[in-house]
Amino acid sequence: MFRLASEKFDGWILSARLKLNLFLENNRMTDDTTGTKKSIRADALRNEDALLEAAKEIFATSGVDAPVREIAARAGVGVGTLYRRFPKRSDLVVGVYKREVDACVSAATEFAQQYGPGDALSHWLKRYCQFILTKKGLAAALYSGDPAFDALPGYFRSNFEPTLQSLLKSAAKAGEIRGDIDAYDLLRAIGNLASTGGSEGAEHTHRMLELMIDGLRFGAKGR
Amino acid sequence: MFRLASEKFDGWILSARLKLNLFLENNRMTDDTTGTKKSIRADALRNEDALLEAAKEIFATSGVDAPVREIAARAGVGVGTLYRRFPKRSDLVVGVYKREVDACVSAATEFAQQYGPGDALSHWLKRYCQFILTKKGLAAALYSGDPAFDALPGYFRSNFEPTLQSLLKSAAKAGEIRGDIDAYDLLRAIGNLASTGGSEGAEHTHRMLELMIDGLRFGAKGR
DNA sequence: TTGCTAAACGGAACATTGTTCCATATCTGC
DNA sequence: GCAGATATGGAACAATGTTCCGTTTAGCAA
Repeated sequence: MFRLASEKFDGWILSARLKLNLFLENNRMTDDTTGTKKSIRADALRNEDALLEAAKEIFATSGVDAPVREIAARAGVGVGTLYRRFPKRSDLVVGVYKREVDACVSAATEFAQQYGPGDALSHWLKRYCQFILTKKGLAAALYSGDPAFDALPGYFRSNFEPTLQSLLKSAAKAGEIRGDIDAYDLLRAIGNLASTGGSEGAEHTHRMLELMIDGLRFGAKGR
Repeated sequence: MFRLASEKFDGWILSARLKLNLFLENNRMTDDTTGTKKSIRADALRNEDALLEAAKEIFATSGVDAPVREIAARAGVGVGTLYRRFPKRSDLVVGVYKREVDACVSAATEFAQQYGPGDALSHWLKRYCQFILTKKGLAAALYSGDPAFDALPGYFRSNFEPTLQSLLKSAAKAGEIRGDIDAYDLLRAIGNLASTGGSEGAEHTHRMLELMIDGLRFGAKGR
């Protein structure tokens, strides 16, 4: 009841991440008893992709409890197809979030190539903030007690922390921001910022984020 | 996402408590346009009580998402009756939790009369712990984003903190425990203890609680 | 006690959503 | 192009939420 969210977030264990990765990777292949690998059909792969995309959009607007039919319909497939690939709702949820985490993480690389260290950091923080803002019902899922979600907080941290760490380091080395900021602290802070308030709070959140970014710049070596 | 539960817990505002109390008190009476008060029918009152009792038991075993029919059946009433009195599920949840908080708080008075200050404290902490342990799904409800639950954390704190404060003070004055313990800290600590682990964790939680109680006693002035 | 009336009741009926199953359609390797 | 394996869609069933209304009952006055 009074448990801290950070407990879940902190409770990362290596095995959890490995399990998650293995589960998701194995989804691409099916190995029969002989040990050989057969690639799954192309249409099946397309549908899986469409489902994840549809679920992402619907989760963002209606939360993770949105009707299964709605997701299947938006993906343009039948409910049977959805159930074959994602037997439990949690499978879909995990799939969607992993996908979005990956997208957010890879955006960091793009930004790093496209902008200077300071701007890359700034852009990525906004991108990360966007990610959090669309996570309606994620907190509730994390607290649902369903063990299926146990691996998620660890997956988030183990992906986001190194990413931000790297951006911070580059920006600090370039003298664009101060160098005494901990990546995990910052991730948590933004998470806290973004999870208060509803839809009208999005703007407020972005203003506060700007403020934080300015705060990072203020203590830079360069000035 | 990374928001602390303590935020909700800390977010107590007087008005929230007042609103909740008014809502619950008004439930007993209906005043018509003339300003006079009419008491509600006795059977209606009985049924409301039966519903809250049934819901309490079922929430504890099946969580707050248990089927409405099941609750109505255990209370021995039709679903229509349930819906008339508690139009939304959150109304039931709030009603049940308020009731249990009240019961837990009034147990403190009993213990204080029945035992010496130190034992009264010890008994009450175990009672409180029991309360937390039966709160399956409460955390999830708190994080569901439903504003109907906004008042709950405040209600908890504004009732439990003074209660424990008083018990601590008495026990400290009697020299049975140390005097530097903050009630809120202790409530949170027990909450954290009790919310990790499932059913098999209940025993573990109680052992850890005993340890804490011994810790309170260790620094007593008297020894 | 009896009769009247408003309040309350119960549960059938309807609505929504989750889940299963299989006849049909599609893909892949040859 | 063919055959077999694979995947599909959506009807059908199940579980649950919600509404509605004919019936019952408590409270009250005579």
